[in-house]
Amino acid sequence: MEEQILASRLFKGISMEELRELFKQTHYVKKSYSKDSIIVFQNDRCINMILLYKGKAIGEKINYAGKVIVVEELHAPRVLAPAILYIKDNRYPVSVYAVEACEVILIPRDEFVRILQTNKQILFNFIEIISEQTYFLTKKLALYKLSLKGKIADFILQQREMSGKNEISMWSHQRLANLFGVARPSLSRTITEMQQENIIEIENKIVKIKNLPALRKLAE
Amino acid sequence: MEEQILASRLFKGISMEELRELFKQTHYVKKSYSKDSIIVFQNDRCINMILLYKGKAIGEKINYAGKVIVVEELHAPRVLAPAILYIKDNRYPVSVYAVEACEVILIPRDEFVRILQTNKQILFNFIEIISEQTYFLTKKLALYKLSLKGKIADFILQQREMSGKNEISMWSHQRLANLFGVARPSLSRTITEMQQENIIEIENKIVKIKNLPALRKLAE
DNA sequence: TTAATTTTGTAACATATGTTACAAATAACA
DNA sequence: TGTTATTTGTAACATATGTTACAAAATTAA
Repeated sequence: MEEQILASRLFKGISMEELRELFKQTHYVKKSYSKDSIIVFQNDRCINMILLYKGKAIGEKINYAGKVIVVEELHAPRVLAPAILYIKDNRYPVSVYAVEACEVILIPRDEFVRILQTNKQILFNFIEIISEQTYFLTKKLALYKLSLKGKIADFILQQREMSGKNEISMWSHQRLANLFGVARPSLSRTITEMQQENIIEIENKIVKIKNLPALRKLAE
Repeated sequence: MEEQILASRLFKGISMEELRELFKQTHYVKKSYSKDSIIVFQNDRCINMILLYKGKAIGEKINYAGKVIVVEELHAPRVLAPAILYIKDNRYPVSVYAVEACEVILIPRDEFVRILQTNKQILFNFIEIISEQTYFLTKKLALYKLSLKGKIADFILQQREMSGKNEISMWSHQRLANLFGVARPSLSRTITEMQQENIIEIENKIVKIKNLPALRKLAE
């Protein structure tokens, strides 16, 4: 258990001794959930820092029609809903459901504040986790505003930056369409258009950038 | 100056004495910016907690075509980019530009960590500010996925919940269209459709809900 | 190598939203 | 009250993306 906890982002940089010391001084609860049980209920108030340190769960939302929508996958080790812990409207936006046997640690949020104040590293980690969510969401939101061509352009430019090469290996259309949340034929059509406009060229799953300024403009 | 600082969310719940004591023990820099000067540059690294305590500024983004896009308005008192302060890629996503004379306080982030550890209230406030950004962005993202009818339905349901009444006073189409980021005639058309479908009825700027389940289904 | 499976391109049509333009209705004001 | 400015409804058309269907091409398995 302790190794798994130390592997989490929240406890990154903490030594085993520190962790043990910390846990000695902290009221916490360990809980196990069997497969298919519910770990937190949508709309319940979040008053505990919950660290899923073993197992896999999914976040599900139930809409008015009673239909269940899977929102995200949660793999251990990870903190559930860190951004909900210290806000006024602290109700879980989703239910979390164990898809395999799960184990969690609950620390009451007042207790957890004490930890944050005592331990600089954990404070850092916690702030970083929430901050990166904000960062990630901001990026995602910016992407949403782009047209499909813009999303494709952004993807290609990002791949280019990461690999440092001008030629990017292409994902399957299906995978990309999923990533962008669009229909596969729409993606195919749009890629074809971008080739006709001589912005890119694809051969053997390799993308060649033919008109970098145009690509940048599309990605805003 | 101290009153303005105390009016900020970051220092909410702090007394004047506490603030003075805190500032005595902290290295900070006070800076003034004249109208039209730039407070932070896009892509610069963020290593200071910056509190704008007087004035008004805007966040601007410069795209590849060199065109400037206004991203958000920043009214004092407010912390600039709190979510950028403690993440790896800590570059400002926007430039911040003073639209009137501005005054800010800069606290180096290592110094600021010490404050967070010393003062529970400020720690709470800071975490709350970041967390609410996450929360707000998550909601915004969920809204984005809705169709225009869905956005209208969501708006009406939210107004209903806030007022507790079944009859909601309507905003102007222009204002709503801006809120949703759609064209005004599109909004008008869609509202007309919803009336034809007998989901809502609008008379004298008052919305009456005729079919609540349908409305809820639209808002997911 | 052949057969089976998966991926891709494309056409035809459907739907949602944007754009422009203008007239009708309403509100604000002199 | 009449005049002006603003808001609303609506039509006609443009564009982006979704949906369905199917054949061609590529990949994988036998």
